[in-house]
Amino acid sequence: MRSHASVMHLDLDAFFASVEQRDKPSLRGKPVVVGGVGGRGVVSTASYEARRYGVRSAMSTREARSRCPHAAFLSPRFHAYRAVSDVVMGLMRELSPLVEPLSLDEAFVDLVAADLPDLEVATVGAVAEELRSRVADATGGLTASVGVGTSKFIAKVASDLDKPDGLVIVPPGAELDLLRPMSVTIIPGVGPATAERLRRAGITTVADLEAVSLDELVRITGRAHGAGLYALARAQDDRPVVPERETKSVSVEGTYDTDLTDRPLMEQLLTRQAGEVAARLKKSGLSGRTITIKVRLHDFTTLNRSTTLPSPTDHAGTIARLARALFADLVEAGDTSGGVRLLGVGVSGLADWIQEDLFGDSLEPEDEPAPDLPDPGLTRRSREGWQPGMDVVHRELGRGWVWGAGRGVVTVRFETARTPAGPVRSYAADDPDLTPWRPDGS
DNA sequence: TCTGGGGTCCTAGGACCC
DNA sequence: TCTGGGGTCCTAGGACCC
Repeated sequence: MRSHASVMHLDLDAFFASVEQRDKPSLRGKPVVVGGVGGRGVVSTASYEARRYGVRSAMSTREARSRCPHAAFLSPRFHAYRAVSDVVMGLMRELSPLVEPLSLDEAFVDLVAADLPDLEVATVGAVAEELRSRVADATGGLTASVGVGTSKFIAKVASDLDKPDGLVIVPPGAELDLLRPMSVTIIPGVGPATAERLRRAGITTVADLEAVSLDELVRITGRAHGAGLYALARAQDDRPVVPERETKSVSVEGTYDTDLTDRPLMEQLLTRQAGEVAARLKKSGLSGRTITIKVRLHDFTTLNRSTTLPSPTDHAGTIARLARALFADLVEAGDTSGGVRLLGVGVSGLADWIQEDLFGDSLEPEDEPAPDLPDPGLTRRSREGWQPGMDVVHRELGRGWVWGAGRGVVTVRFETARTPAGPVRSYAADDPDLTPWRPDGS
């Protein structure tokens, strides 16, 4: 905890809905609900007019419609929100280089890195009001709620105290008086499950939490969580404002209006999602080793299956093939027989380099249909361009595909084994028995 | 016809290595 | 014949956040 209130948290009020009302004057003053409009959609943001009818974020759109049938129900327009967000983040960066966005509509600003005469409450208060006013000017009237305190935790709690269009500064030393009467759910990381466990232990307020020993908290909530709660209950929070964070995973998923049972269709959907993931990886210059599929069944049971390659990939064909193989395992185990409501594909274990960089020249055509048809004009040197997913033929063992490649070694899985977990064989990258497979048999 | 989509972090168990 | 630890990687599931 700092000696001055120098961490600011800014939160744009009812952000998606406010942008819609700004862009469509006929919606101003009326209930607006932004979210999924399909049969299984949920609410992303409700305008304050809609909240009066009990419409909330994360509520099913079906329920929102029944609570507020006359609201305007809109699909999100992310490009518009991103543009507004960029403007607001830019205004904060003019204040301080240390800006940590949490989402399109929220960020922390470290005022220690701002060019201010001092960090007294009056000074940071004036700065915060100035920022709020600039946000409104630059965005066509959007309002922001701002909190300032001695830590991220306090700043975030403060920004929530006077929503919408509010400013709350918690002076140094006032933190515990503020927190103690509040529900434990004010603490980031305390969701429904943790709150229920704490409640069963008789802990409902921050004051209750403060009275519990570290050992007891660890027993109730686990090691990492317990330590975090113990500190936050005492307003101890030294987390820095971090402007850049590394992406850890990239994923695409979709929930379908009716449960799916048609396997070829599901494979097609996974293949398409793999292509979207690959495109996003490439756009970011990323590649990853672990491919994960997510399958949510008709009863909302969620299954994840993953497999890890020896080297990273950003190839649509490779990701798709592995996703389908993982899915095949679930289908063959009978897990999907009751129908599937959601399918997803993700890549994690990201590296900020791609396979091509390791070997110099790449043989792969830029992308789809990718691994199935490598350039026929291979030279010995360029054969180090083996890519995971590429089809190959071994002189004796027949057709297989490249599981991993790197450091002069290529690992091959043969067609007889269908699941990614099965055995593979490794060869020197220039092993003459191994050649790329071509559909004409040449 | 309750329950999105994009993420992050944690836990626990097993494999494997030293 | 009994029986270590620690560390790392991988997989699966779950909680949580906006």
